[in-house]
Amino acid sequence: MSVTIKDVAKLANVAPSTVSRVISNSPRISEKTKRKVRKVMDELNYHPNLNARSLANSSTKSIGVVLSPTVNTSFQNPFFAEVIRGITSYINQKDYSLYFITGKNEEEIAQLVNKTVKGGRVDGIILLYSKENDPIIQYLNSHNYPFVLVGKPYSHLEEITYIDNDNYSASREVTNYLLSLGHKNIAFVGGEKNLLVTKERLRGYEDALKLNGLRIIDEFSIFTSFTREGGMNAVEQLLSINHEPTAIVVTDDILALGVISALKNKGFSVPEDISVVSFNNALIAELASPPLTSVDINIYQLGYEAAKNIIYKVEEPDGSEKSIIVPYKLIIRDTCSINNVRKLIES
Amino acid sequence: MSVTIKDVAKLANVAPSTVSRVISNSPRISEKTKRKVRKVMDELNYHPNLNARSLANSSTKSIGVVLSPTVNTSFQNPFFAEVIRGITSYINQKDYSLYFITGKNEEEIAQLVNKTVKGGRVDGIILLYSKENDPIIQYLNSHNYPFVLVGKPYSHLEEITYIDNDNYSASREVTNYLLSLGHKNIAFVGGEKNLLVTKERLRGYEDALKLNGLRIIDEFSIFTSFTREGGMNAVEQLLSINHEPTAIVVTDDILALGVISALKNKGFSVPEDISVVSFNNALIAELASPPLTSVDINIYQLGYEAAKNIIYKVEEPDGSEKSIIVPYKLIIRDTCSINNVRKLIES
DNA sequence: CTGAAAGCGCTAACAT
DNA sequence: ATGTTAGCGCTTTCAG
Repeated sequence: MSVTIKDVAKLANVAPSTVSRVISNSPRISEKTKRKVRKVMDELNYHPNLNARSLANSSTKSIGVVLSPTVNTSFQNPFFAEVIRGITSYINQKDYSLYFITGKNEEEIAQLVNKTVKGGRVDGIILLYSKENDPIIQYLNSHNYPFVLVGKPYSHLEEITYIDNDNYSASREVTNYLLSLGHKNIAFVGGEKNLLVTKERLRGYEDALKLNGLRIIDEFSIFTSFTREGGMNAVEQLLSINHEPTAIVVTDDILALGVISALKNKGFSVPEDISVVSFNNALIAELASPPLTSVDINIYQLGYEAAKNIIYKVEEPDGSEKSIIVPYKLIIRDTCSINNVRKLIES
Repeated sequence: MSVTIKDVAKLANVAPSTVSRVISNSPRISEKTKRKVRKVMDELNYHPNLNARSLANSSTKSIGVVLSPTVNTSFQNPFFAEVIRGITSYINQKDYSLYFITGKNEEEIAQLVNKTVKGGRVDGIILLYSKENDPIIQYLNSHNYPFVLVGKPYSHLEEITYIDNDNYSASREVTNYLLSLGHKNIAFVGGEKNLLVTKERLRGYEDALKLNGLRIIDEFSIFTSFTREGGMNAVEQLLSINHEPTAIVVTDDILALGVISALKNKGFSVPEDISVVSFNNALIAELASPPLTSVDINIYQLGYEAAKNIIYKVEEPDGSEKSIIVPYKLIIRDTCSINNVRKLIES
């Protein structure tokens, strides 16, 4: 039904193998016959059957992208759209394609990954999340299957290739920024505590305080879900203690939106009463009112580098791939201000 | 290297074809041997080579999703993330996989589609945009290749299966809502004029006005790009005419955010001075402040139905698939208010 | 520089 | 109910 390599061969008066060699642009074919064959391919609008190709040389030229089980919430988060934009950009350029792998829960995803890997559907995998004790990472790692992680692995740091920001430093820098504005009572609102990003950013926040001779107050660190509601709940908790903060480090823009909205409801204005810094610098950070001061973590580049890395790994199995740290940048907008003097004196 | 059907056959003491039949759960195999074979498959952790499978029965069990060339901007728009969530949900359930097709420009995408289709990488395609005179639609349609469109096709309405809202009615309803609040000077801000959504929503808006005996003022309809800046520019244009509106119908949430922000800059408050309704009800509509009154177009369901349709089409080529209209719902939040009397009298 | 032929892993007649 | 066998469309030795 479809036009095959044989049809081209016949019309061009060569053997199928010659056509195959022309497709892969083998140097052992004369320019003349290459031209001849290419002309016929054009005429017939021939395109190689990719399945046959993959079968014959066990390489699919496609990469699988695995999304976290909590697609429901996370997909709403612009982070994912942006990483994928970065990924496709590189992938297209290298003539690879993208497979999407996701599911309702961890189990379903694990099954799909197994099926996809064993089934030879893809040549490598990009993992878009990083979790404590993740079975999929363990699976891929133990099978020695090419994959890269966007985020930092929980263990086997040396064995696993990952693409990440220096979240510890970013968080320290952000906290120092608040300190430089005169804040002393700084709280921290992060996502789920078993996520590595959360841990790293918490560490940066705490070290910044310590190194400035400030005490760490346990009640000032709240961990919640990565949603607007999460942010609102965090504020409830923060305000239920007698000692209220004048600034908050929040690890995600949407979370920050929740925080700010809850603060408003409670009669606090941002940044006049309480300053807020967040992370990710998603589109909404810019669109929000007031626009959020947020750490731009270069999501696009995170994706781009992940794609670059996995393709390198696939094409050079013996290459020395190394993990990559993507730079971040604090974007100052309108949610932080100098701590007002009255409060400074009180504390 | 990998475990194949032959390994399983040998260990289970049956012929390869028997194993193949067990995989496809053929009724012509006894329960006893099925159990025996399945046990061996489990032991060996066997998974069929999907490329070989696809080659042998020319069916890939995967669906391609084509994203608009303007991924840059559109992918930022939560619409796409949400459709894809709907699509994957159904697709996984039917044991299909998802291929991503996108590119820098129309040409690149067209090439990728051609390669993917001719290469037999997918069994069907979902198009996530609908444009006037789109070459890809024409290509797929003329090749009689199974595809569905999310959005309304520009022509060949009868031949093409599409999943869409009734944008005309939604827009009429929204405009009527503003009329019922006492507004008479209602403007319209839409995306690019050659998009069908824009046309349909414009038609609904105009008909609502006409049927209420109001005149249509040309300067009150602005067409711009689907971005925040687009919305801001639209306001510039609207306010440059002497006759200013008391309400605006905006065809997208992000666009609306731009409109509202520009209005604020000009000293108008929303909804006190000017009411705004928008479409799509993306997450940001809820997060914005003030939260947007917006038409929920059920983006998730749009994706879900698209997946359902394309798989049906692929599996029953002679089935009578029909286009589907997904219901919408006006979600009233805080950006519309009753037209204040002073202005009513003035006009 | 090009051709002939075997084989990638699976399916689907056709046989029994 | 199960085995035999011939492909699916391409790549890749091996010959020449």
